[in-house]
Amino acid sequence: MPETARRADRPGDHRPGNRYGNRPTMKDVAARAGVGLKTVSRVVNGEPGVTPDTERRVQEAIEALGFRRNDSARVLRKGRTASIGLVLEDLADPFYGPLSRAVEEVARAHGALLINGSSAEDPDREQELALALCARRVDGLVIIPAGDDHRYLEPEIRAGVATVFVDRPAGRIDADVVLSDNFGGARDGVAHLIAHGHRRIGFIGDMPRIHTAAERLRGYRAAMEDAGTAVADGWMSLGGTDPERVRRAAEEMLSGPDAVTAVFTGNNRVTVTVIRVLAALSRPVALVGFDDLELADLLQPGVTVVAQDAAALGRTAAERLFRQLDGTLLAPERIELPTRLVERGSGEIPPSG
Amino acid sequence: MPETARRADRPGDHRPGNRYGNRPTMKDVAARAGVGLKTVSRVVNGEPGVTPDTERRVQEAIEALGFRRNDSARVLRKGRTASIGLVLEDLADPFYGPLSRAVEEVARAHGALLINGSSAEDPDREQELALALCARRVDGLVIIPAGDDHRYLEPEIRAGVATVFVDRPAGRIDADVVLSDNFGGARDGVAHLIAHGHRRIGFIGDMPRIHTAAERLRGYRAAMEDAGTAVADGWMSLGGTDPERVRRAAEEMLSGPDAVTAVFTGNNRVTVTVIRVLAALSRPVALVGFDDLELADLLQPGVTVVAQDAAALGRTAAERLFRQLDGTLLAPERIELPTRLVERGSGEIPPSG
DNA sequence: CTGAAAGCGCTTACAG
DNA sequence: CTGAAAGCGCTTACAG
Repeated sequence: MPETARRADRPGDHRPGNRYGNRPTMKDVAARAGVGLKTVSRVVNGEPGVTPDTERRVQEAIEALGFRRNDSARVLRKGRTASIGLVLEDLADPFYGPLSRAVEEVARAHGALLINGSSAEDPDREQELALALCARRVDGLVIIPAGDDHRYLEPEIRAGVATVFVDRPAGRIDADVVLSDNFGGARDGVAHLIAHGHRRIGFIGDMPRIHTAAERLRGYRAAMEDAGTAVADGWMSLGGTDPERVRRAAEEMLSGPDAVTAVFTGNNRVTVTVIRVLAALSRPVALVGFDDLELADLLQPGVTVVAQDAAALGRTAAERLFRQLDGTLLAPERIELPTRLVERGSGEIPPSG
Repeated sequence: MPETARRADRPGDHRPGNRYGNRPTMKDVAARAGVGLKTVSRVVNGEPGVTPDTERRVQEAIEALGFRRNDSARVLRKGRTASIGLVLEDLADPFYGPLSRAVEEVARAHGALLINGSSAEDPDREQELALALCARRVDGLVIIPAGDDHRYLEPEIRAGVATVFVDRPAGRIDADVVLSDNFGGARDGVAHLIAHGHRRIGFIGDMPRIHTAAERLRGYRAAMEDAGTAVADGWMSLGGTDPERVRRAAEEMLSGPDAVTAVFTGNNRVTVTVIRVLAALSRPVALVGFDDLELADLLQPGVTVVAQDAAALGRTAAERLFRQLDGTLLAPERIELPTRLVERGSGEIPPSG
């Protein structure tokens, strides 16, 4: 049995904690096949210049020993790791699933693996993660920023780490960034409500320090201003996306003499909670939400949304990253992807009262 | 300016494609600080036995050069990479988001990074990915299998790669596996429909070669048998989860003289399509689905589901992986996590007709 | 067609 | 407290 033979070949096998569980190396393969190290390297890498007979002997040794090339050593010598890092907010958020998958597909097409981690919306954790990835010498970094100061990446970028920011722009450094048209999308969504007769429209969004939240609020304001509609202070609420906070905000702007007849929600998590609040209400209130939701079309009424294409964001960013690595890229650029208004019913409800 | 100084220090800087973009190494730091290599290593790793003054000089050199330790070299020497791999079916599937995140959190607690990839339900791609991760010398592997033969991992496991299978068992090798109680969950879900008066109940599931699909079908059969109810052939449909296939299957079992009065769906993707089919129907049909869905409670009626805890699956698997790496683990084990029936309305509809 | 030597950037084991 | 030498498992550049 080859396994037994292999164990017997390696007397040190039973030490605990031995490196890589005592894997065979090219040196072991070379010894067993009776050839030089370089010849093994040639066979393993499919390089030309090995006689069929030699190749066969090497292959046999590889199989008998269960050899698998240590890419981590290879990488040290070659300089590129064929891996990229993705720092996002939360892998569990449905918005980031398609984005990650798209980045992964592009990486795969370029023969690279994807290391990813969640910042949990914490700038320190984002930095920690990004720098840990740099220490592993990923070739590039796709970052959905949690913080707003990325000067900590300057030495890394200068050292050659390709970097693209997605969903939110980089802070205080000049870098490639791929965004959705958050301002335009929100403005269109709110204009849609206005077109359906609403004037008292509320906005509930994420924390204002988050770029997307600020941009969407700006879009809301612009649409209201375009329509010549004054905005009451109580109609705008920015803060955490936890259900309690959002619920309170919604209930507040839905009551009193200035109560809104329509709500624009700033992201998927806010939308979900507001749908729950509206479902418990006796009167119909219009709703348009930023971000699409699975099953949104099956609710009564269907949820009208401003959809962004998460997969396209990821794909675009990753492709740009690899163009940086190819050296075919010039100055940093800001790419903005369009959003799409999807009418499903909730946004077409006329004002009540 | 330190940057300029650094560039000037390194005459080869302008070659294209130079390794790691010509990053400074410990050797560079040592030279600049006028100390030995080992002293730099001590400072970088916070080892004791360096005078404050020496330490300061080294730190200054580190900052001036923008040095960051190359963990990829470190790893080669130390033998452990502090990274684990996760092979799943599709990062974009909402079921795997929380699972990935849970694995990531456990990895993080152990100081490890997560490399993950999607098999796209293709056994060859699963193998390719898993072996690529082994070549990178990940310390361990969490695998949601697409294939049913994992003997290809035997040499890797023997070489010390910790391995845990999740969601579906390993094929033809003895390994740790963490599963949901697919059989029991499906049986309970179908029994729930039976308790509400149904006898003609359909089952629509994923491809039968997928373990979870087979187990859930088994649960369906068991519940029907427990109730002494014969199952017509037309009531069971297994196959791809693409909407067209599922729609056809649903429409078929919902028509004709033997038409079912209730449907049990085998996973989240099937459930979503069946909800759409039922919504277009004039008569009420009961539905219980395996896997929970966001917004399921907001539909009319709410969707009754057999929920599994994706995060718990991931967490349990990752914890077991690190126990293997600690060496505190004995024989491979099969862990089964309970499911939970969540009543929301669709599963409590009485039979019609 | 084949292989010995040097080196990637670190850590280990040892000596001063 | 400090550092020179050897080595992790590969690839590169070169010589035969």
